[in-house]
Amino acid sequence: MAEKVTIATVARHARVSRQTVSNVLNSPHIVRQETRQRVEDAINALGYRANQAARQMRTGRSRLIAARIDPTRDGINGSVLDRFLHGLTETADAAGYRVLLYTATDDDREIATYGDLLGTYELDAFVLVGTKHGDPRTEWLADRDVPFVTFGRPWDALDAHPWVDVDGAAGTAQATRRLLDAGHRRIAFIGWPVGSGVGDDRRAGWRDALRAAGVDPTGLHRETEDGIAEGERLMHDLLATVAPSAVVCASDSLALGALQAIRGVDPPVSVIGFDDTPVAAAVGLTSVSQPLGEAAARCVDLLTGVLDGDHETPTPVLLQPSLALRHTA
Amino acid sequence: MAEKVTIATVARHARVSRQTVSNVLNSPHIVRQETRQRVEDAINALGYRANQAARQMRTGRSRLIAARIDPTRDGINGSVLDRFLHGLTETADAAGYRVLLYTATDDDREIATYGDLLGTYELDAFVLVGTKHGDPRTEWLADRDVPFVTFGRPWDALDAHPWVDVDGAAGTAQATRRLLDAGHRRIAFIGWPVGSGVGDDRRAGWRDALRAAGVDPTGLHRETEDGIAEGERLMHDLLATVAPSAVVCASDSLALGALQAIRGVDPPVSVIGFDDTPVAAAVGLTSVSQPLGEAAARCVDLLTGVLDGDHETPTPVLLQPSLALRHTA
DNA sequence: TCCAGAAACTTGAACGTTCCAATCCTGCCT
DNA sequence: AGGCAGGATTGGAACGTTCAAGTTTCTGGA
Repeated sequence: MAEKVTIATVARHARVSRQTVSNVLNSPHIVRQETRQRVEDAINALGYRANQAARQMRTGRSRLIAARIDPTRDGINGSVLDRFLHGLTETADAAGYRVLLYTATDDDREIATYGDLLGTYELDAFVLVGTKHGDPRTEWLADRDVPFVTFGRPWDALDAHPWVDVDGAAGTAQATRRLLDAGHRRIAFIGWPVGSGVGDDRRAGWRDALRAAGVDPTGLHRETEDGIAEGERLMHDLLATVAPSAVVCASDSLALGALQAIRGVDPPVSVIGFDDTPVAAAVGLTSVSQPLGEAAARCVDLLTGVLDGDHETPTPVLLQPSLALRHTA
Repeated sequence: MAEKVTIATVARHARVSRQTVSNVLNSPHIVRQETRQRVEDAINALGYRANQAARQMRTGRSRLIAARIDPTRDGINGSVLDRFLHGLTETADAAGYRVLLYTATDDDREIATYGDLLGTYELDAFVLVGTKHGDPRTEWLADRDVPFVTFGRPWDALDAHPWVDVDGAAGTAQATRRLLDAGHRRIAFIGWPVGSGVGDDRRAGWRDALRAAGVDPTGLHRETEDGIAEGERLMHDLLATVAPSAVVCASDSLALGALQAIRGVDPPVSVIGFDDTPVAAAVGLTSVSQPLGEAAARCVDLLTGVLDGDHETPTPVLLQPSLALRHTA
């Protein structure tokens, strides 16, 4: 039975003290080159790995980051979270952190979970995906000086915390310009009800791009809750009223509905969705693609910046989306 | 500045020793009712939470379970993992465990990650999703007596470890019987190449259901790699050769391809997919639905069984899928 | 009333690491 | 040669918990 390899084992093997081994690990520069080499050899020979629990007891840092996994909402847009989490895990790993999952059914429970995770596991930071107007979660975390980032900018201008987001307006603007370039003039927009930050942002991109091209957007947009059926309904409405030759949608779900509504219409109506979900790839829907891996990486960057010393408040990051061109536009 | 609340704080407050507090937490039955009440009151009053790192140092148990998050493969079937992970997080939480994510690009790296996670974080167990023929990962874990479960039965009969799986054959059989009941006789099958355990299993369910109904399945099946384009290609082939009136597919991707191939065919060909992905729900595809939440829950059950005492090898679990009826069949 | 035995509770010690303060070198200056 | 500064290294203590082995308190039977 192999003895457990601790820092003491390494120390004995390299004929130095425990503290010197610890120094090789944490502040290599203060150890003489020759000694350091000897210790590193011992570490490799013995396959030593620093015990995180013991380390945590002294330092109070767990090198753990919490991220929430949702109960897959309507589904289509769910895979966004999936890809984001993967990116998070990958980048965090490279930075020496690990990702811990949690779920919650409402804000109160989520906050209770924060308390539990912080108290029991001493989590270092939280990553929140999507925040809403007057979010109690960010407030709770900020009040307690718990490091966190949000993927999604804060829609209340009130409190400024580190965030990473994708420029949705730039995405819909790009989509709209592509349609304009293709000769379209009557370009409609199907989006979410006014008041949702993300929805307003995406609509603004479409509107501004039209205006910049000298096209009046009045009457060309419709709003609804997300969903395929809703997208189909509103597209029928648009066809019957303003007869657009193209449409930009705030989500792939809406776009998919629109696609069903225009089946058989001639000349074909161009459709562009948002999020570049697997479904879009599957049905050949052109869609605005968010750089999710990049977004996750920047989240980790911001957090490690805060955690590993940098005392300055980190700068928010706004990433540019791209257009995944397929055959619907 | 509030002092950190430790077991000693609680002990002082309840006028008992540290150990008694510890006993209230871990073996309440050996503490006198009145004392226990006093301690519990103190715990609540102070908002005490046991520090996991310290606990781990003594017990060697981290109450952490590792699960892998994949770089979202083709996409459509990706959301299966998503839902499974959510279920895992939820059930693990209820059992007092937390889920830690990791990624890896190949088996060697994955095994290296196991070593790291075990050495550094002292993980309690692993959950593997999908194992292949002669999987080096299960072997490595078994050799070191690391507790683990696989979601997906072991296809090598060799070593028996705890597993949870969904009875794919039962799913395709159920789908096939539904089509038979609807009067279909020429029911085709589009699946994966022979040799993939999961694929063979799903094909067997279709074949056996046909035979049981006195229908000869010969010539009615096609095999290919997963993917929409492939599904479309093979469906065209089937239409041109055996002209089936219905088809059962091994995945929603294949089924989606089949749907595209039959567009306009009259009378309409019935299609049933597998996995009940968001895409299936979106396009109204009838599909075999795996009880993913249940599967995750049973994985946790098996693990906690092994971890919390039960010395008997736990029984594998085979769950029954159901049919999500929509309008393609 | 006393005592044995069980139940209830307490007290050091230990888990593996890092912090802190102290000691030991080494080379340089006088 | 002696003293000294500064780098390199060391040993004790502490983080918060549970284990193991104690000590005290209670219970009931003679």
